[in-house]
Amino acid sequence: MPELPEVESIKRYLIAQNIPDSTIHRVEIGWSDSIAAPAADIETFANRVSRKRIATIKRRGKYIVSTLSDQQDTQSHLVLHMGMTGSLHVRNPSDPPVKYRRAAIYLDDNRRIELNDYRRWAKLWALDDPKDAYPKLGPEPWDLTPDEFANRLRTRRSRIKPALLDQSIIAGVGNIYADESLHQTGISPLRRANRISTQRLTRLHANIMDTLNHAIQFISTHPSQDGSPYVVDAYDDRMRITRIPNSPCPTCHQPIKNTKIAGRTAYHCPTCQH
DNA sequence: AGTACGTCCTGATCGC
DNA sequence: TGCGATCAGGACGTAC
Repeated sequence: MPELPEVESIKRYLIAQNIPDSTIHRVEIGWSDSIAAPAADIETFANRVSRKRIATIKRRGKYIVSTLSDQQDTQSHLVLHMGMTGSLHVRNPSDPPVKYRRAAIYLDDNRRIELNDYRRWAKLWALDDPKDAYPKLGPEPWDLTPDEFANRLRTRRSRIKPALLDQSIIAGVGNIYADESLHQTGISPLRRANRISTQRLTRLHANIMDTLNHAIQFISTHPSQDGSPYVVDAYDDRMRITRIPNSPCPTCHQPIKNTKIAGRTAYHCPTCQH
């Protein structure tokens, strides 16, 4: 599932494929629920992005943000969130469509970018201001000092795990990397955020950045067959925690427990994380 | 305000 | 063997 490292890798893939500086010829959207307001219907969306040049591609949290430019150099933005199962694939005319194609962006050089997403949670926005796609999104972990990071969490009374998943507190951390970072820091996901010392929160901050950076490095160097970033289950062979109940803890070899915390599955070692 | 939980969606997996 | 029930999860809406 695309969390920050997967989305960062998708961005790098698009740049490596020289998508910036190409022009969108037309778009095909297969599912109107993919389009977010204000361009809430397919035709409005298509009109807003067609015949625009893709000037830059960036990432913000788990969002891909592309700046578009028209002939008069007026800027607008195409924003994409991959949901849980979304992936992007740059295809040549002779390539068959991806299996669960929800959208296709046709470029002037005859290539196309296809959005593959079998659960249809991916969303597209055509906006003047990209912030309208994520008005409450918090800062990236790298844009916080250790003290700022700790301050954002230590007033929270919720358990630390859902606090890490709250994108308004920190952007980019999802279920998998939250469990990884908490294990690496020796903090139980069940612990209330305001009961964790500043020193431990500082270590958690460093470990989150470390975990995310290692994941970006791994995904970027392990592409899938068509060259797009390896997203689905990419974590299987590089994560500390195997997401199978009672699998051995990498540190103490005691069984890893899975619990539901605020509706999400959390895996943790009751011995190493307290 | 902060926190918790249901909802969307569908392929894979589980249990009878 | 087969079929229905359950699960997974990011972000948002709703409720307390």
